[in-house]
Amino acid sequence: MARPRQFDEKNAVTSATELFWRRGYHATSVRDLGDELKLTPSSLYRTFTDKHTLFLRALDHYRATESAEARQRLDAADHPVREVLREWMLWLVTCPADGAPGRGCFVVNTATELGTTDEEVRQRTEAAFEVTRQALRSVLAEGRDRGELSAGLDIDDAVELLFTTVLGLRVRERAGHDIERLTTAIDLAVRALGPTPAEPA
Amino acid sequence: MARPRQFDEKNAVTSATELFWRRGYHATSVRDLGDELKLTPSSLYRTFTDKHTLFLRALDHYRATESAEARQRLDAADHPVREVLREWMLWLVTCPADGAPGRGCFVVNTATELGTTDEEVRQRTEAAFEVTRQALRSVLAEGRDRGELSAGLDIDDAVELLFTTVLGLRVRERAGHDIERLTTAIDLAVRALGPTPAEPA
DNA sequence: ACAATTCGGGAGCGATCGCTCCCGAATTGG
DNA sequence: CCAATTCGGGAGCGATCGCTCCCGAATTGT
Repeated sequence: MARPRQFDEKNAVTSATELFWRRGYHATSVRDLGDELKLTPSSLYRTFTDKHTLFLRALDHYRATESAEARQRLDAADHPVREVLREWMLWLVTCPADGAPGRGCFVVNTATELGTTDEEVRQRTEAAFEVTRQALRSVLAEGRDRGELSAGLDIDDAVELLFTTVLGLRVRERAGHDIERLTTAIDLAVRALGPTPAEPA
Repeated sequence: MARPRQFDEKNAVTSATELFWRRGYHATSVRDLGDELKLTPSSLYRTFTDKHTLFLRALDHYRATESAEARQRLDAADHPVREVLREWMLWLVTCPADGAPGRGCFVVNTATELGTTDEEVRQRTEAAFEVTRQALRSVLAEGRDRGELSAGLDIDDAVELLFTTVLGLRVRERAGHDIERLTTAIDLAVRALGPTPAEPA
């Protein structure tokens, strides 16, 4: 029973996410955010409490959009596991480059900038990491069940390697490394899953 | 022909490096540095010009000490390649944990925090990366020449995978991930180099 | 002894930081 | 219509930012 907002809160969070994503937490000032979101300080603080809370909202928004899309792209595919993984990792290192190369992954950037000092942030980055690992795990399990991977392959082990590789790829995209070199790393990581088992007669 | 410094410039750079390493560039204030290095602002600016220049000095110091030690540990060893690589990567994820866990790698932290925005910083992080890749390359070449690696293995390709894995490991150490999981990733990365060639008769 | 020079220390510069408060305007339910 | 409530906008809070300047003290070559 009062005056409604004149701005879209979701759009604001989206803009804030992009800003935090590119510049990081400490390098992004509240005034920068205000300019980008076209919000006066009073509206910003009334809506989002403070900078830190807005940052958490941005992290949650990123997980709900970018991270969620990554998980979907990995789950949905019903092609051979190796192809799926290869295409997926290639997408990981090219998707942030669309229009804004060198952004890397917001979660990775945040994890390295803030480390484990901020517990609320740590929980979110860790949850995002766990989602990725779980997605890798299910895709590998599916591949093993379809006979595309050796039955002797320890899936949890393979997840650790692939996940670690993904983090490395994200850092390298942020650092502006050539896509060709990243592709090389991706191909070799996929090949590390071992040979395709021979078809039983 | 004037009064000499009463502080050790090298010690100051070392302290500055540790501070920048743990907190990052933007989260470290000149006053924090002054307190840690026991330097008044005037001495600090007279000696190091400004914060940005001191940061570059810190990066150079890190490369000359930590990065150089990493390169040495990889070069010097004359054990089997796989063992060398495994022990080396294990050291990479445990060495920063000595007394100060969760520091990760100063170069990686810097690369992700500042991206490619700061050209002077970018050149230094890229140079550090290239040193690591070169060290990996020579170790792999040595292993191949000793017949420990398949002659069919493309060394440049393997370097890309190992290097990417190393960056991922550094991120995960910073994020506080268990050493056991990192060890798993390391073992699988080494195994990705392929089987040891059969001894020719 | 003597200038010359750089030192450590501290006050404090303008700018920006995260954030608060107050305002008149707008939109609500009764 | 009216009180209630929240809005957008802007001034400005105290604190801290990166940095500068000035000082007397200390160490130099001559």
